[in-house]
Amino acid sequence: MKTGRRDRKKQQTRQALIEAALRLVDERGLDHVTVEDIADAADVSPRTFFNYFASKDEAITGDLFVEDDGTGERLLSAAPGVPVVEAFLNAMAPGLTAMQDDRDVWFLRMRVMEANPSLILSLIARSSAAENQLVRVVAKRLGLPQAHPYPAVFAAAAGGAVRTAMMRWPSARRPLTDLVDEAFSYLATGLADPRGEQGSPGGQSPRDEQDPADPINERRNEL
Amino acid sequence: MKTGRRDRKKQQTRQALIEAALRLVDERGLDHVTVEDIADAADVSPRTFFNYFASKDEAITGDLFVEDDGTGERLLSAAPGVPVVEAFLNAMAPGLTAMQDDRDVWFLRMRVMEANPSLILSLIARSSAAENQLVRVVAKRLGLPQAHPYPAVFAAAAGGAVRTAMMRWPSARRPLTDLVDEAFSYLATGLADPRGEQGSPGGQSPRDEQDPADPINERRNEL
DNA sequence: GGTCGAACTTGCAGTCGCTGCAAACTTTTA
DNA sequence: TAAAAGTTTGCAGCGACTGCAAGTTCGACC
Repeated sequence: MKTGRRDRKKQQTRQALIEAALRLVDERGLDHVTVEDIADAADVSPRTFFNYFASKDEAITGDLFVEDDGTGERLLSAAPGVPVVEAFLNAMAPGLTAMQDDRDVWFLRMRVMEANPSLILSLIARSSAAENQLVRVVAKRLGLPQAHPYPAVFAAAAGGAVRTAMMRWPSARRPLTDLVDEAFSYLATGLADPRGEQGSPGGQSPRDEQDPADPINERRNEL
Repeated sequence: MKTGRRDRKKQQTRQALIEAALRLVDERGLDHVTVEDIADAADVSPRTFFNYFASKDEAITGDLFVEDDGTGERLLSAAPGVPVVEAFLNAMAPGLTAMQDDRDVWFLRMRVMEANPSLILSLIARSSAAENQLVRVVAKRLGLPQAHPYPAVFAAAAGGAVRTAMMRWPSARRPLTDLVDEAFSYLATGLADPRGEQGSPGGQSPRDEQDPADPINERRNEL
């Protein structure tokens, strides 16, 4: 359905804008890059930039799986017996592997965000839009009323877990899905003390984070 | 230490700005109120507004217990045996009751935010600053390395739970602490299905949300 | 192939959030 | 009462973002 030259050009422009934005902000820092700079680098008018993105930040933080990428549908269509948490993890899997495939761009993104904390806030704000959708979907799946607190808590916690995994991703040198699973394991045990002194250790034990410059541990680069 | 006339006037101006902002935005909607409007209503120059708040949103979303209000210290100084979740709830209690006392302002705030969703995003972004502090404090209390994922997941989930409780507060007509406890009960059970079909129901069972216009249930107004 | 309409780009003009600076003013301190 | 320290204000300016209307490109249909 999207095979015309027009759509191809649109996709190219979009890509060019994203890349220009990431590159420039990486080089100079967020507040030393104007929208005009980005537009120039992508060879379009500044006005056009705003036809693609609602804000400067949006071009940088990316779409993640914020928009409807089918996660909601998959969650709803999971077999009835499957618990919500599990169903959610499964529903998210395709999105996560998509991110894995785009690993280089995402790592750059994360680096840029680390260096410009206001972008992290933008990301959080954006993902909260996705969480709203999740609230509705979870409520629907469980047949709970819209005002029931569970779906909201679920979405907030799940969103937080995913975000946490994302932030750790570049330095953890492990597949994103691993990190997400680990984050959820803490939720699964009711946020019990991870040192196992008193909690009920049902999840896998967390491997210690390795030093970013650690030369040992050759699991790197497998993802 | 803050008893001079100068500090009293500052406090007054701040209050005036907050009230003006809330009132005007409540009346007209966020994008039909400029900073100049707010400053005029509080009878100060627009430039002065920005001496008090870093952004227009900040005057509206409020300080919540974002800034250091002692929560961190209380969490750290809790008895060593106390589990983190419990210690956190205890540490937060004073802040929550402070909000209860300011109930009218907070309800207005929540109404204004509901009506102007971008403000919710601002609130989320702001509270994530508080979550960062929480990450550090939790890591310190548990003696975990900074890079360990548990504190981050904890902070994200806890922050989400608190936020959820806050959003429900105006319509739930129950004390805020109740709502926070309830939200945390879902976390405590590892986000198990709240219908009890398969989860391990350790927490109190959730009372159903009541209709906002429900004339029954006379627990209202006790808080 | 030519023509029409839809989609996309662009410039323009304007509003508003927000900042740095320096001058005026007010409160505190000595 | 004079100096010091803190606060308010105006001004000038940058840059994000928007609506509008004109121009351009592309696709579809005859």
